[in-house]
Amino acid sequence: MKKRLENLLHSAVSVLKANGDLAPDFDPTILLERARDAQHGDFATNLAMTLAKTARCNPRQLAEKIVAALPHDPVVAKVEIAGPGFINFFVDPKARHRIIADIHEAGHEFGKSTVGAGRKVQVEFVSANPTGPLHVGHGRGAAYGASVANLLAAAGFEVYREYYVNDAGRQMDILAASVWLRYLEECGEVLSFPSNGYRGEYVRTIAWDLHKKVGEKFRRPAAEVMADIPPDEPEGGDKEAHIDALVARVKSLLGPANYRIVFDAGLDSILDDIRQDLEEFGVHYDRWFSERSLAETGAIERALIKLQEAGYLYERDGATWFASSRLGDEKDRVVVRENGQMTYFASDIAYHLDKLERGFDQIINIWGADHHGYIPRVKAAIKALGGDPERLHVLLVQFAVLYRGEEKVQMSTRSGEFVTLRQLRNEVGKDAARFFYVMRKSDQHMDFDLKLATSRSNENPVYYVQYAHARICSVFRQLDEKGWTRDLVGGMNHLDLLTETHESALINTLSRYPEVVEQSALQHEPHHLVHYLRELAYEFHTYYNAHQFLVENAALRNARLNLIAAVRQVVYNGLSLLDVSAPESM
RNA sequence: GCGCUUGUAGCUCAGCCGGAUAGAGCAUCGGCCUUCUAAGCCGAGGGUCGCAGGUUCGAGUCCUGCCAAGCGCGCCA
Repeated sequence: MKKRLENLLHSAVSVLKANGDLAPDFDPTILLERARDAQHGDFATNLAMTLAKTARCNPRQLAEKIVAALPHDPVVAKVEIAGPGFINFFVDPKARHRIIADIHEAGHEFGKSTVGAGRKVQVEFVSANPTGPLHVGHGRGAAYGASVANLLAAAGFEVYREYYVNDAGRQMDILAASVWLRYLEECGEVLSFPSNGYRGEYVRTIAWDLHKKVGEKFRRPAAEVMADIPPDEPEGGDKEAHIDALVARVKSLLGPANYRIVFDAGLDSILDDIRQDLEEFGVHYDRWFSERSLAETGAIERALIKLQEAGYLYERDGATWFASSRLGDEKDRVVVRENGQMTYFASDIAYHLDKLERGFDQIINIWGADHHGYIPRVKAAIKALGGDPERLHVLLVQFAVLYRGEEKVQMSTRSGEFVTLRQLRNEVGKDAARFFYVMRKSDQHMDFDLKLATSRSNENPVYYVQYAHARICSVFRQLDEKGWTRDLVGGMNHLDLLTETHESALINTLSRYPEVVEQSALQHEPHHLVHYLRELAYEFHTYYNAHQFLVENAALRNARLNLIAAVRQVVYNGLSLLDVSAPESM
């Protein structure tokens, strides 16, 4: 409908050009908006006002010329010029009612579009280090990323969902060391656990499992483990030096093969937990991309060679640097450290080279907002590798600030003091958590009050939307109980009986759904869909209270049933995009 | 100090590419269940859109400055 009216305006502009009212080479962008006020019709455009200056004529006169030049179309009931020069369109009721049949015919497909034109887009999200369970901060990225991916798929993109597994690097070594130290405790050794180690209970569980599996095979005397290790922070030392020395000690005492077993015990256990956690959260991936594989297949070296060949690498102070400052970054970045180790950034360059080579039209990275300083260097890397940095879209997610009532909850993965995503799901449920997370714009700070979300979950707005769905299902159950049968065709033939204000409003809102999906997808902003669903639910509830659906008049009854069936379908489709269930009864 | 982001009702937040009288939820107050589920509906109060300039037919929206908050500025990840 919107596109149809836009086309009418385009032809009107062509007519004005031919008449000499507008410069022939001038190509205006036509903006047609939904009217905010029913008095202003269904759609409005400010075209006359934006063109007034170039056309050297006052907006209202120009508006009259545009209206006069509009081709006739039966869907347009009336066109009005209002205010300073708005052109308001009133759509013919019959044409408006058509949406109900459209929704019925399209079913689950209603709202999908082809704007994406099958372009390949990769969405990488969550990608939390597998050093512990996901916490509520990751939950927001998971909910947001999954919803954006769903929306893009609905908008006709070919979507690849990917999780980048940071299964290499110092943090993972610290995890392995933590597992081993807990294992030694399990064996009966007495030692002080490093302040910078992973102290969470899950590490003990992993150690316990490991002990059960391998027995005392990896046991070494505590004295041997701790010999000549620099003191930890509580003893007046440096906690980083302490933990690094411990990691080195673990590696030397166990040897590469056994170290890998301990390392993998931690990695596999945590990664399995994360996978299951996300599955239960309705978040599915096409691929789990291993960082370690980049080193093992030589992909990192290959990426560095490409940078070298492009002339962007140099040596300084014993390290290898990437000259990212020549490509928009504020300073150059180390890719190979003085000690020969690759930095995290080196892996990331290789990963993005891989993404480029896989031929994605769009690469979407969803990161925590604290990583925003990282964007210029990744864009620089893409440029240096010969890719187009415009293809990379980094979407930032602010971590939710947790509160218990008035009290702010401090979180730290290392200390093990955090609320996990699993706890949140258990307490508020998947649906409420998914909905709550994407209610707000992702790059905004969000206050997440656990007390409110857990103890008073009935107030969560997700129930409001779900209730609309359940109520409609209930109406159809009542229909059966009354012994009536729904007459679909008869209802469609009598849609003109839907003349109540509530009905017009609902029909109008239903017709907006495809636009909302498209906008939410292209702007990567699922919260628009959430707001839309709340509005649709509101309009249904208020209609429900104002009018009876199961009336004696069969024509009216079936018309209304078709309307609410359409509402049910759209609520269902919208919630599906958020991976929120649409219950048939509550 | 520099960079990025944000500042809208008591609280949490929307506000489309600059458009018509700035919205919602929660909270507060007052109503509505013998009638399709009251997890609902109807109504009321509540605003210097951080502050000050600028751009123009028109600014919550764009620009500049200031104030405030968050994040980032490692051979960490």
